[in-house]
Amino acid sequence: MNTNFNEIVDATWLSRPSPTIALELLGCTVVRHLPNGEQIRGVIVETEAYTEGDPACHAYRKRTPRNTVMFGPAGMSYVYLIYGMYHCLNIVTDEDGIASAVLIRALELSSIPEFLQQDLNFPVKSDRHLKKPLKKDKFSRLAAGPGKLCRVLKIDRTLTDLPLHPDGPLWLEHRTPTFQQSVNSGKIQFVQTTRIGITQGTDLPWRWYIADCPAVSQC
DNA sequence: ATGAAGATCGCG
DNA sequence: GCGATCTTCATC
Repeated sequence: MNTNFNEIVDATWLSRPSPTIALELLGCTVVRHLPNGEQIRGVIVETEAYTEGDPACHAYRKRTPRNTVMFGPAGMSYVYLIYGMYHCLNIVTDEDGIASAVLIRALELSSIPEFLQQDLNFPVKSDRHLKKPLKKDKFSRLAAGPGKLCRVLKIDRTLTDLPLHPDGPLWLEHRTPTFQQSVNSGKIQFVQTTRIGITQGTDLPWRWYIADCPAVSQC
């Protein structure tokens, strides 16, 4: 019996250091359950880790209203607004009291969301999640970037500080056996590099992505 | 109160 | 390279 398929990622599994989780989340699936019942799924292909003692971490200085969820137990969502117009999705990691999280930087969408099938241009005024219209784009690049994936999955700050569980609007599923076999055989390879888009902590090699994946940001 | 900076993105 | 756009946080 295959008990590993579609296994839910739980808080215990996430209660380890963020660099470890950032690597192991590659190949896992983000599932977004919309209020209308629609489900959007995407495989994680790029991540970054942030943690204690890391000058690029939002929790580096002190605990504030925005970053407080990072100080709590693993398995929670941390969503913030960046540059006044984009949202970023993070997964809170490590033990309670250790401020850390993994930024989800890119997804390979499993299917074209219904609202994108209608028209690859978003209905700007009717969708409050979209500050700007999404231009027509190659399907594989629709969620290639932390801001872009939140647009497609309709993730905003109302989804921060939520437990990642199938009862809610957002959760994670483990790698499929097929994916893991490809990793074991070397067919799928992971690349570790320094993080991007930051001005401090640029020397820490805490960015990971799947090699030769068109959905990874910054090709 | 005030202002500067920011884990982005797409255009030119 | 730059502008859009606005919250957050440090400092005044």
